[in-house]
Amino acid sequence: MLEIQQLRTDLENVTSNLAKRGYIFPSNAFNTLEAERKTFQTRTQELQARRNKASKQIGYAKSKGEDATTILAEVAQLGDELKQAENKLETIQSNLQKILLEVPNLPHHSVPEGKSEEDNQEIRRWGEPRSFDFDVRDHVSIGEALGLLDFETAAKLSGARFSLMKGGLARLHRALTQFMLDIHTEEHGYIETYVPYLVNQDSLRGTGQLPKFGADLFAVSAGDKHGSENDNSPNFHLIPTAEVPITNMVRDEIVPLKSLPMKFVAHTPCFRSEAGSYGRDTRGLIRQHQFDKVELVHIVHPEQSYDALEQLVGHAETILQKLALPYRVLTLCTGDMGFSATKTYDIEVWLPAQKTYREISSCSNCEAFQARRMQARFRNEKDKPELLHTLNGSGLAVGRTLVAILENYQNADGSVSIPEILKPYMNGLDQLRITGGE
RNA sequence: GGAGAGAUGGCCGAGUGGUCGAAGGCGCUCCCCUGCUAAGGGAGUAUGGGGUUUAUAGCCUCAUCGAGGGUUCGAAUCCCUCUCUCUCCGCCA
Repeated sequence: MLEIQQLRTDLENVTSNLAKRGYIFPSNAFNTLEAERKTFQTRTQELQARRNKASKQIGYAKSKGEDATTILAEVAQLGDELKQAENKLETIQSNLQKILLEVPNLPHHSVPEGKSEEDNQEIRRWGEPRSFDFDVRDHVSIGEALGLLDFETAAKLSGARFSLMKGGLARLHRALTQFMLDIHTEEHGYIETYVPYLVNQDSLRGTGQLPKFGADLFAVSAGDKHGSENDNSPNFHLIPTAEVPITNMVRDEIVPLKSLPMKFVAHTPCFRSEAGSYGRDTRGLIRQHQFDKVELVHIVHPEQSYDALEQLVGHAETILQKLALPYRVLTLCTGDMGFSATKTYDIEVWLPAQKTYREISSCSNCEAFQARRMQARFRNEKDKPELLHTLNGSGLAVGRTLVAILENYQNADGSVSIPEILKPYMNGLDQLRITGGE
């Protein structure tokens, strides 16, 4: 959420900055509502002040045993007028709020302007893509040939965009999450957390998924409620990312200055309905309704947030370096950034079968955008509450990392080597082989 | 799932219709006293809005005692709904 003050005083600038990311701010509607808001707020408050004063007089008179009928009659007439003004004001405020909640964050000045992913800016590459002396296969054929990856059964169990892993592959998946958690907690100073996978609407509003992106989520309600006639709105949503529960830990909190920066990591499954992406990545593990991710969240002093963003990307990169997977880092352009971000770095890992880099991590600074929605604050140097800055990034998407390993570590005989650093997590296993496929 | 108790400022806690945005204590800040420490004395100490203003100052004002609604001229206090916490029983990994 943007600061409403900023919209009042600097509307033109805000509008043009939002336009850079392809968002047309409804200035006319906003201005009209603002003007109305001002009149009705003033009127309401005047009436309230009169009522409060009169009521106090009544109380005073009664305590002295005096007669208060004159004042009573006077104040009784205020009632209707006040109620009307209050109702009108409430409607206006909620309409304003509706507009505000749907406005994306303003891009940072260092973000390149652009319309789509074509305009993202590559800022560095790491690692040499390996050259193969045989025909590379994609992770689906590799996994299926090994007998360890089974989309058919997954479809029977749940439908499209679900996966089933077995044996060494399932273990490799688990090994990856353990490995990532270990690095982030032991080398990067994150606090490991275990968080709810079902969250309430306040949390989703806090991080920006609601009200605008409800269609991308899975809603869950308890027991029989589903079929019953009173169609209550759902109690819970499945988390689309651990960013939601972790960041919302500080919702409605005022944390002490000395507790900053806060750095949390969590491994969770993520659930996304992937509405609106029907044609894309239908094959394989790339785009699933359920996938695992190790998520990093920073909650920091506003002056530190851009430093924190660089650290955050670095932490995600470390994982790929330790796995010896080639990647590149991009600054997303204004048109390709997510709703809550002022600046985002994407990390893309090399996938030899597609001969291209594919997104494996996204690291964003949200500045105070989420904090304002959440009322997440700290006590600043002057002991006054001030909004925090929040950042989040994948460190990394586990399924996509698994894809990258299968493809980059594949061998001519169909086996897949285990990256050196993961061997301790694999009980010494050094290859996934066809015979080893249980 | 059943029965009961509760939710008040940074914390503890008083307050059951009227000068209550809220006693008292603790904590914290500043000042005084003090050789140091301890003790003592004094003052201050919630948040979010709106209006006015060049203004982060000041002034005026509104809202907030778990959340939302209601009764009333007036609600922390009465009524309804919800959420959460605790205790006991049941069930459960």
